[in-house]
Amino acid sequence: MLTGESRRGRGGDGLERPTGTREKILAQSLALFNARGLGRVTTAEIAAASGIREGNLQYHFPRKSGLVEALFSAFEVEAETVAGRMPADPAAPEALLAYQRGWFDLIWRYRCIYRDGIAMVEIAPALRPRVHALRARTQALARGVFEAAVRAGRLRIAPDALGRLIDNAWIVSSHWMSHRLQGSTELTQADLDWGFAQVSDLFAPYLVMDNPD
Amino acid sequence: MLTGESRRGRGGDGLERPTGTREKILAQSLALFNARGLGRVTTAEIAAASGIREGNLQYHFPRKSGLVEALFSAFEVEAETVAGRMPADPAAPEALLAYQRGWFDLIWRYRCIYRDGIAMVEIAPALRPRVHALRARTQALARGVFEAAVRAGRLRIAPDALGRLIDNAWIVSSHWMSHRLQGSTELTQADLDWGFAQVSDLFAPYLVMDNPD
DNA sequence: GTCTATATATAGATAGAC
DNA sequence: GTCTATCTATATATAGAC
Repeated sequence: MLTGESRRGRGGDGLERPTGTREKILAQSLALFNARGLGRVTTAEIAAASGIREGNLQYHFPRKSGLVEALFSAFEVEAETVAGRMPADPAAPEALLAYQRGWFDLIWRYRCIYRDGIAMVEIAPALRPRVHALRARTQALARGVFEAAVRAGRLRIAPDALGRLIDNAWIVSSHWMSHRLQGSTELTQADLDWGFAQVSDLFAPYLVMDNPD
Repeated sequence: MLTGESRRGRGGDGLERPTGTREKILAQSLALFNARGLGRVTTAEIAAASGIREGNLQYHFPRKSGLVEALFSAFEVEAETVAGRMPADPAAPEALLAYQRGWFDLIWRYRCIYRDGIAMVEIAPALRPRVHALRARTQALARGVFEAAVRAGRLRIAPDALGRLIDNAWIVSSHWMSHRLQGSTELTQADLDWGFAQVSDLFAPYLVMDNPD
């Protein structure tokens, strides 16, 4: 249980289907943060969107950083699930694309974490080591998936080059939003598709198109 | 001449060898912004570092955004020079590496622009269209350099794939800092080398190693 | 658990004396 | 051109009544 937050009897991350005030706050926060960025949403707005007063928001989340930490905790759980989802058939042409799609869906739902560069760790510095650790764990899981694709003959790449490719895919996956937001003020489905195509393109030179069987 | 700033008789961007108060302010601001990020440096600190009082800083730059805009203007001029520097021999193995090095040196000197994602355009919204336009101009210039490398037989890539490759190189070049800053609080030379290697790796699959002659 | 009302902190902008 | 002093805005945190 996180420090500085009220404890509740029931579990769940409370982001889908809000069942109480705390859950409602988290759901509304995520929506506002996704739309405008972590640094451009005030606690007053979150309270208003949640249908409560600021004092009550303070009761549930004494600090804005605690709110961000709670959202990150929910993301953390989902990220590890998505990263560890090994394709049934790593040789299938659509396997890696489906894996990437899983990541993009998750990132899109929690895009507030990614849209403003390092804003999250500046608002909630306690998250810095957790961000680092989560990246290490999920990248290791992703590497396992790509190595399976190499063994299945679907991907042709040397082990050290694979490490750099994964790092580049990580950077583009995580920062295409910032890149697009420098020119406009909001993200659309078209931006999402653009980002997906950019990441796909990173893998293109290493994909083996002909089935090796 | 930018609005909202004092006018001076002499020219120059005033970033190297400060010759007056305005130049000193700009040089100190760039150093502080590079070290800690645009959003984590106050006007009070800038005034102190420049050896003047806050009121005097207000005289030269009535708004913090004006300060950021002035720094961006200096960057803008240099960026266009660096992007347009066509290698003497586009077929030479070191030509593209030298071109990339030119960009990295520039980005490193103005790293405050890149280290915090979209922080700059949030502090100075007037820069949004200029960032967009500068990117379009410099990417077009870069494309010209890469197309010369293709014609020289140094790079083997289809025209549409080249566009996506340049976009990916742009994202990695611009955001490897944010990526590294999520785990630590400051950037080192080792980070710079890491970023350079990551971008180089993007081009590796398309490089023709054997001289076609 | 929720509210009202108030306090604190910080940054940035302003007015005017010198 | 530089200073002192003040002001406003915003955001976040606290105390205590209900």
